Amino acid sequence: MSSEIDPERLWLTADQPRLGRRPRHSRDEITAEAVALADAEGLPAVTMRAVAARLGVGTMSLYSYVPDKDTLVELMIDLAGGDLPLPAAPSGDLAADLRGLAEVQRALMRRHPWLPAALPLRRTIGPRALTALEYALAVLEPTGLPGAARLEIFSLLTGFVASHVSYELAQQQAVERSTRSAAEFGAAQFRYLAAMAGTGRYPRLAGALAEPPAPADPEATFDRLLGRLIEGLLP
Amino acid sequence: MSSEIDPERLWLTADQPRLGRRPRHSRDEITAEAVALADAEGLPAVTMRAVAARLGVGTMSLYSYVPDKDTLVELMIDLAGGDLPLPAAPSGDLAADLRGLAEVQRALMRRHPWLPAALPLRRTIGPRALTALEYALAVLEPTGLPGAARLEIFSLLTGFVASHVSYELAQQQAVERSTRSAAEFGAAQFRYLAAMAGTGRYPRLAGALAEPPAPADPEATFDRLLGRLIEGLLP
DNA sequence: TGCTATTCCCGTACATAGTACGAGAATAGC
DNA sequence: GCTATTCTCGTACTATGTACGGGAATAGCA
Repeated sequence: MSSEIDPERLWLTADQPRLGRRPRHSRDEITAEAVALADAEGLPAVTMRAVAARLGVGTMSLYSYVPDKDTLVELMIDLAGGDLPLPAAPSGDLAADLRGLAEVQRALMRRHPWLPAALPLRRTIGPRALTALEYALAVLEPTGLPGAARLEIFSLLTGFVASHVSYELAQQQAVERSTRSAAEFGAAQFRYLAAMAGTGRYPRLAGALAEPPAPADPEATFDRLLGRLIEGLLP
Repeated sequence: MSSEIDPERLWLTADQPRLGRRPRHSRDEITAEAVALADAEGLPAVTMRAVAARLGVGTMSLYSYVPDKDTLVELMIDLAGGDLPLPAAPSGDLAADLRGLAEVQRALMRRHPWLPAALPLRRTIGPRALTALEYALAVLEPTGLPGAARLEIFSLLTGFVASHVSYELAQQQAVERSTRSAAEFGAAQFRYLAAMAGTGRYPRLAGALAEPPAPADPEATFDRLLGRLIEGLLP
């Protein structure tokens, strides 16, 4: 855990062994199982033992495919996070292409709810993520911006999507929990905020809480903010 | 670990005990020590044993101040993340105030490098963070936007800062490491990217890498992107 | 001045996590 | 078949979070 990660050894080594016992699984298969587990039960549920159990193999068998757990997480981020259904080439409509990219990223992160929180942990960029980056660079080519600037825009866009999906999911979970039981987390959080507002130290917060609850259409909110962001980012 | 967190019990309980043995420390003192440790050695270095050792107390003594480690992390996020030197009241210049807020947040996150990655883990909003939120709501009051919309803008701004600081720190660390030893991480990452570019599957990436390395003034880059973002977000 | 209830202190011990080690099983090439 | 090589995985060690419980300190009261 918390070890060093060598991008060259991770991504550049072709699997060459033609000798010895044949492996019963593959690195991708193990990574996919870990991703499925994270999707179902969250990232903390991804333990070496749990992944091995799902595959029906001994725990230590995983270590012939993956050097350690940190690396497995790195692989998960690339496998899940790079699974973007992107068009072969940009349409040429800059704003529309960027919007499309963000929409696809949002769908992806909603499918893998652990991803937004995991992204800041990433220590290197895998080949699948590079494919997405390559597409973004192509989309941004008409801007004439230098590579570094285009890269920053992509990074910012991804950060925005991650941040927004985090927010959406938190809202959603609060509702789910409070549905399950009245005295649950969502309600407790609300009672807490109401109590804080009642102290008088947070008058604007009190005001915001007193407003009629907004319709809260996450789709529309995302589209609106995304549009603003794109307008602002492009010269 | 990975337990439930009750915001009411966490933030609303005034420390009432006037009876029994007098505590030798305080919740804030323990949290501050944990923050100092995270600043120096990263969030994974924050273990209950390590924090206790720094305070010169037994490990289990911490549990009279904090119910569990997840809660301690929650406290750390509020203590470190809420330590924003904000003006008493907004100046009235909307764009300038937002920019100032973001600058202060950036300084804060550079001071606590573990914070950007920890923010998505936050499960409730502590009183110090509420103070920052209150300030942001005040700044955004002239927009006339409803509370929910103002909240989203603040969330987006914070996400942007976190994302950008993550990026800055990654760059910076790569440089530091490659200075320490030529065959170190930074160089390995670069060799890896160069190799990927060499495959021909990432032509734009190859082009970006071939460009002369930009001056890379993080300060200026942040200011420029921030300006664009603010322009885009305000009606 | 004790007595008692309450609170803090923390050594011990257990459960769970990652993973080093090494013996055994399977397989390709000779 | 023989051998080198690779995969498989039981055992065991370390690090971590934390339950438990006995003892120490303290405030209020008799």
